[in-house]
Amino acid sequence: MVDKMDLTESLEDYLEIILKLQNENRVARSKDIAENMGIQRGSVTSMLKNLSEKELINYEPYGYITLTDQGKKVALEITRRHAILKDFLARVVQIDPDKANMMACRMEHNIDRESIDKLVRFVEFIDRCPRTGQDWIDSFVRFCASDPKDWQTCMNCLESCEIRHNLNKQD
Amino acid sequence: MVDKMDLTESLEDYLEIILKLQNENRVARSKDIAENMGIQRGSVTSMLKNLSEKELINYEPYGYITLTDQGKKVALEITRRHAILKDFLARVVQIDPDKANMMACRMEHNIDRESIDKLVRFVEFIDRCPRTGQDWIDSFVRFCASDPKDWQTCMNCLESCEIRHNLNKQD
DNA sequence: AAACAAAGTTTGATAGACCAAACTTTATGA
DNA sequence: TCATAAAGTTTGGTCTATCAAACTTTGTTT
Repeated sequence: MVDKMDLTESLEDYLEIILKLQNENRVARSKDIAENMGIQRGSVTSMLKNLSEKELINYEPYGYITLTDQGKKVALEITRRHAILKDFLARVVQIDPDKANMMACRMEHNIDRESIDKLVRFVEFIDRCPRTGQDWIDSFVRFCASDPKDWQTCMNCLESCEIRHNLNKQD
Repeated sequence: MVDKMDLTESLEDYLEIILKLQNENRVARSKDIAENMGIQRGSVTSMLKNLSEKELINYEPYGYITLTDQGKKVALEITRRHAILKDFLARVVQIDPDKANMMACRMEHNIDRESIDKLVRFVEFIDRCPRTGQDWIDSFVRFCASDPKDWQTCMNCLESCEIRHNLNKQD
């Protein structure tokens, strides 16, 4: 009921998935939740009761499931964190998209407001600062692609960057 | 016994702390483990038996505790991941050191080899690429410090960066 | 060496999250 | 409309990680 409820990771996952299903199909159904989480149907029911007691979902036995306003608020917050983390891990750090997604799944429950805000600013800074931006990320991709034993590609990039850098110092 | 044992987060935490205590005092003791994890002494005993069965620690009732070779290998790996993650979160992303530490504690269990390697390369790239490096991180710190309503500091930085950037294009 | 404290262990219990299997309700279709 | 399938629920059980409290072993002090 209060804003600062402390939900378990699992309960937050349920809310996230219910939001997704609700957006896709207007309502969520027990079976789809089970499928999305890769668990048995029976396990879902007790969690639904739990979420219902916390007034995070509207739930009647054998009925459809929707988020309450409060539940939607929490679900949106988790979903936002997930998207930010995944974008950062996959697009910036260049971690494999599926792995980035899995990591985001875990991290989204363990990052506080202040830290996620810092991360948002970090990504924003990389994207907007003229010293970095997409072409800098592209350089990083090349840096990663280069065989560790063959540093030539990387060295070429570093050199051309250094030339630029020195030019800047001279002006 | 096998290399690719799948340990729970909790068991990995125990190994990490035992390594730390072992480095400090040559051996680990039940009481210190309990204190470090903020749990009761009684809870530690059963976990020690568990780790002992998996041949990750040397353990006899009422005796001192040390890591086996295999246990040490795992503990070192977790500790390495922790250090990498913490450095990245605190020094690069500028997340509050205590929070960075807490986040690293959770993430260290959910990041695979390939992804941590990517992260290492990312940090290495930021540190070594002439376009980024410490002064770029310093710019980010100023970017963070500036009052969101007052974008002047940030704009100043962006402008001077853009001037450099344009100079580079001209050459 | 006896007494006491500290460290370690055991026991029984709890909470969260899950499963398998039996069962009930709702929906479908012939 | 009635049988059957699909969806949802209930029940009883498991596993991990924890606690509190009683208990045992080890260590320390006098």
